[in-house]
Amino acid sequence: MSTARKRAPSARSLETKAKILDAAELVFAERGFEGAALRDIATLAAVPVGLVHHHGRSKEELFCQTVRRRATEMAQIRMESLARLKESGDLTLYAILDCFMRAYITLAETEGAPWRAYGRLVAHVSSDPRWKGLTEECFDPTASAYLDEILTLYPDAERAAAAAGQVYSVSSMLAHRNSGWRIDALGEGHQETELERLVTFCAAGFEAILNGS
Amino acid sequence: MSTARKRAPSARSLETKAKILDAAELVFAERGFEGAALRDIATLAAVPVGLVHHHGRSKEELFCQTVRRRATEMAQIRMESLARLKESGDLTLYAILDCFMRAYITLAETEGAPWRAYGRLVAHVSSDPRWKGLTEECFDPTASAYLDEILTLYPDAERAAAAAGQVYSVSSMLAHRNSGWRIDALGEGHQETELERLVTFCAAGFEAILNGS
DNA sequence: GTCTATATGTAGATAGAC
DNA sequence: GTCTATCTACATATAGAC
Repeated sequence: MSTARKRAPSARSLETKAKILDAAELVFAERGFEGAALRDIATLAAVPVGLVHHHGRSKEELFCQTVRRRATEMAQIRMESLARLKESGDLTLYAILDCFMRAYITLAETEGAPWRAYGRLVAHVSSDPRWKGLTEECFDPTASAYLDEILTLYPDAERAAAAAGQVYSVSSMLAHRNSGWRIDALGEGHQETELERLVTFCAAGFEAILNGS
Repeated sequence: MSTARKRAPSARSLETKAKILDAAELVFAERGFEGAALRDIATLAAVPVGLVHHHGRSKEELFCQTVRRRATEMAQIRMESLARLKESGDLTLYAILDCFMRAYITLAETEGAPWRAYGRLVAHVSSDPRWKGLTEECFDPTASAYLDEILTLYPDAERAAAAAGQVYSVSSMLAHRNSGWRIDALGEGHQETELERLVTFCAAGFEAILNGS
């Protein structure tokens, strides 16, 4: 068939492609899809512009690939965390949300720029209906798995209520990572924004709407 | 002085400027700052491109003016609502958050496109540090006033904790308005996303972190 | 204030040599 | 796969007639 893959790419090629994706995620995260220029990505990756087109196929494709690469890894980590939590038997709403959030926040706080950029990338993706397809592909499976677990704990709750709680929680988590400057400005001080506080907020809010539905 | 204002603009001029701002808020909301083209704004407003430059001075200035126009009105409404609430004497955390959120959600649900666009505009502004100055000017005074009221109810709470709650709450409110498609997708159904549910979530979460701090 | 014409820069994409 | 050169389109901004 004509759909057969070409022969495996060389090590050099893979390395170049990785460099391009590394640069792309920083630039896309910083400036958004429209604001990012392929030329800046090429410069940061220290490759000619042509190569960015060659590996990315198009700006839109490159953006999707960039998100997909991290999202795949993130989803895997989150599913493993959830599996471990289920084995531990400590299934509470707080524990499930903590599991979901800690998986990312830990990476962002310890693994440096790439994962910090990913948070902003996700914020761009999930605030623009343009990326609806990408969202469904990258985020929905994991979100649904966690949602199911929560609904098991609250069998009388409506799924729609839980879905709202999930979306509010994720947006709070993104604000926690991406809008620390807002919290500092309003709070008149600098703080290690604590993960516990975020999870406490979301768990209490979540429980309130699950019981009330 | 050379800072003296020129003579008052004609009625025609004010009308044109309003048309331009009306168009600008829709285009900026839809496509973000970078993605919006002054040409599209001009087309939508049915004026030549040159006029957009004349009234806006620059793309960045035009963006700020667009946000400022609605933000000023929003801030006034929110401050009046808060004053009325204080007179009523029914000062609870839930009532304060309901007051803050209902002020906007009502406009978005009853006043059509412009106020719905404003929600997305605010999301763009508060997710990009580039607009830090604009944020401080347009949103911080109102946010602080509500924050003070909440801290009066919880005198032992840290201001930093309340600031975090405020930021989480606002981001949840923006998600409520702007990411309804996400809630629908995860909830597998269409719903009148209810304001009560949002306020319940935020009030419960807020209280949990205020008591715990 | 209004509008036309144009200046200037830069974007994404492509063709083709190596 | 890699890289250079170039095509085409459209962006913001300005100068100047009305």
